[in-house]
Amino acid sequence: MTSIRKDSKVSKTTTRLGRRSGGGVTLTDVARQAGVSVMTASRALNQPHLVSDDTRKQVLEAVANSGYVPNLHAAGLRSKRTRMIALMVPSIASGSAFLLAVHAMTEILVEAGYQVMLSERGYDRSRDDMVLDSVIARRPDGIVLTGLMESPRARQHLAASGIPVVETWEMTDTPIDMLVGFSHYDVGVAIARYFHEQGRRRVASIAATEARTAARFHGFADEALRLGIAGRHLQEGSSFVIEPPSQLGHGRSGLVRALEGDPDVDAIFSATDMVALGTLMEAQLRGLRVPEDLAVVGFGDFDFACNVTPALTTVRVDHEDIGRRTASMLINRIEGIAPDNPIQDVGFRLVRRESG
Amino acid sequence: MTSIRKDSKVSKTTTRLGRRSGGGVTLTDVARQAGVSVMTASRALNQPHLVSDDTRKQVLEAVANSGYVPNLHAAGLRSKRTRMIALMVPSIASGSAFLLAVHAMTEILVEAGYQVMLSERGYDRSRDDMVLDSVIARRPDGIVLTGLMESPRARQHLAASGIPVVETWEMTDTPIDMLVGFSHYDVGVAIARYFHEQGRRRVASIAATEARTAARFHGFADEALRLGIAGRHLQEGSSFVIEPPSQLGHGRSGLVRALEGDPDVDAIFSATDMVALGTLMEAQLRGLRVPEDLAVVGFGDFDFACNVTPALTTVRVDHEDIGRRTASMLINRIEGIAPDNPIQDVGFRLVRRESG
DNA sequence: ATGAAAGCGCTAACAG
DNA sequence: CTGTTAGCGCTTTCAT
Repeated sequence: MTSIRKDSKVSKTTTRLGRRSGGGVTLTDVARQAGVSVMTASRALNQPHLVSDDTRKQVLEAVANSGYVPNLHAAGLRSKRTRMIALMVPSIASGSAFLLAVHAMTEILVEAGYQVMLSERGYDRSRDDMVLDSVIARRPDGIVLTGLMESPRARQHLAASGIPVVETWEMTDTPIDMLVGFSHYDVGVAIARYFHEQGRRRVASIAATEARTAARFHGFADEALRLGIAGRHLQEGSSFVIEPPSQLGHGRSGLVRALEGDPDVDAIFSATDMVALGTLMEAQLRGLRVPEDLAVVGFGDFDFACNVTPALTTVRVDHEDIGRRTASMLINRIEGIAPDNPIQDVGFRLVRRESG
Repeated sequence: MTSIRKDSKVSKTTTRLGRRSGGGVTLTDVARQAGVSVMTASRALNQPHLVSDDTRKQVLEAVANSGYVPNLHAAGLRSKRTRMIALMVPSIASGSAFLLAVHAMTEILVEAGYQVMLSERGYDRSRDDMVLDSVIARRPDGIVLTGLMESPRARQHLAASGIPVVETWEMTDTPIDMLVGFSHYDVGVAIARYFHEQGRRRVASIAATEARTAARFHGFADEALRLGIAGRHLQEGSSFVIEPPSQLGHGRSGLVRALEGDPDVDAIFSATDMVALGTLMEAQLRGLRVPEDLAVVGFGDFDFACNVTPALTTVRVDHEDIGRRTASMLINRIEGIAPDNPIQDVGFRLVRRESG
């Protein structure tokens, strides 16, 4: 039987196009070359301690000679473990804070023997169902979501799939499974209080439609109103709403519009550090002194925040911490260990520099 | 037989842990619910025109009711088509130009029914072999590399796998398979000539160790020397070399160092737009007028380039074009259509704004 | 320490 | 238009 199959394969292979010909090195080929059974070859690669030194050497040699690369689809199909973690991010095109967390997480997961598969989730929530199904179709061992998943159908599919899920970068009492995040609303509140303490009396914000940025804005607006330091725009319930991704240009145009309706604004909370940088530049060009005339605070503590002048006051989230906690929760859960606390709040920190 | 298998599966399922229980909806379950054979169910989903309207309706209903999500490992194993394209990028953590191309490409590929799998290749070339093998292990239908692949072993595995490959963002006569890119060396040459035309006479560069940035630097240095406009640093063969990722801070420190050794420098070619922005800010803080006293040119035409003051003169590469060409070459090749020209040069364009 | 048999969930190929 | 049979490449399970 074995020889028949082998022959038929060889003849098929050689009659095919050149490009596709080499793709067919299987574990069976390796095993034959090494003079052992397929099962032994498999063990030599995945549970090396279970085979004799001699056998292992033979197999590894055959692997090297043949250029064998395992087919993880076959392995995953049979073993139900794909050693793959799916990471869903809103977008990779913008330099957003969560990309740093992704980077940290990737290192840990790769270390632990998992491969990460990044998917762009987009900013269009209506596509969540489709995108998620295409992820589940690959049967990852775990899924990390940037943001919450609110679509009922998506939540149901996720739960039904039995795949461990970590939602990140936000806070809720009702995660699908596990959560590592913080409250964006609270960030906004904290900035409003900070401005108040600093003696600012007419504050404004450059917000965005993206859910997390909007949450920060709402916290900021609510608290500013409560403290009586809301500028005209905040009082009227309006802000300068921008579409993601947030760019430097939005910071400039946002400040222009803020000053138009309310020339005495003395503090701006910008959607992200990139937007804040634009605000900073526009202020300087208009001869406003920062922070004396105008305080500018951003969000994210991007790489450049400490390298601009005046250095940017901002909100820092420990991305490495998010990455680390997410990775370890996931790995534990995959190995059957329930997390001590499935909802983890990593908090945030106001980094006071020079701009406000 | 069918009913026996069904029974055993049901009993197994119900005795398992809750979390894993729902994951097991298979096409067999759907077929049974719809009262058709598995094959017909498969056709109803993948080749709907081959089944009757009635059957299709039955199957789709069963899919919706059961929450079935196909297992693409099984499909790929059998059909040899995974409908997955692997994209290897150096890093996602830095706002680099190629991320914009990735975004454009993703849209086209998703449109065409492919899923993209992003892998971080890192800046450490010695890991190429391992990273590549882990990609091949997933048997993508196509691979897109950001940059060239120079490791002999990796090239061999890639060729042997028979997977169509497009190398991007660089130029060479010897691609593994297909190539969509441009010459970074030529970019450097073009900037040197541009500075020369503008009457600049002591030029310098803030370079980086990353291969493509280094290539731009070499083109720039060679041509500047030839034209006799090289500042002292370039004449001495030195530059201000930074490690990736290139940051704003490097632009500031780079200019400081450039002026220290050669106070009369009148033009700087920076590694990326982010670095150029730093150069710009440092120049302004030192009271240097840009572009009168100092010309600053970047690379990448990042989103903010046209929104800073003075607006940044830079080099633009049409990322959408790269994305589009790469995607279509790949899709064609997968469908058996050989590209008219496997090496495509997309060129670049100097975008003249205000900074130089 | 090693091997043989069975089967993961799906689709190619062929038959009706 | 629909069904049957076989098997993708690997690992689980059981036997030796």
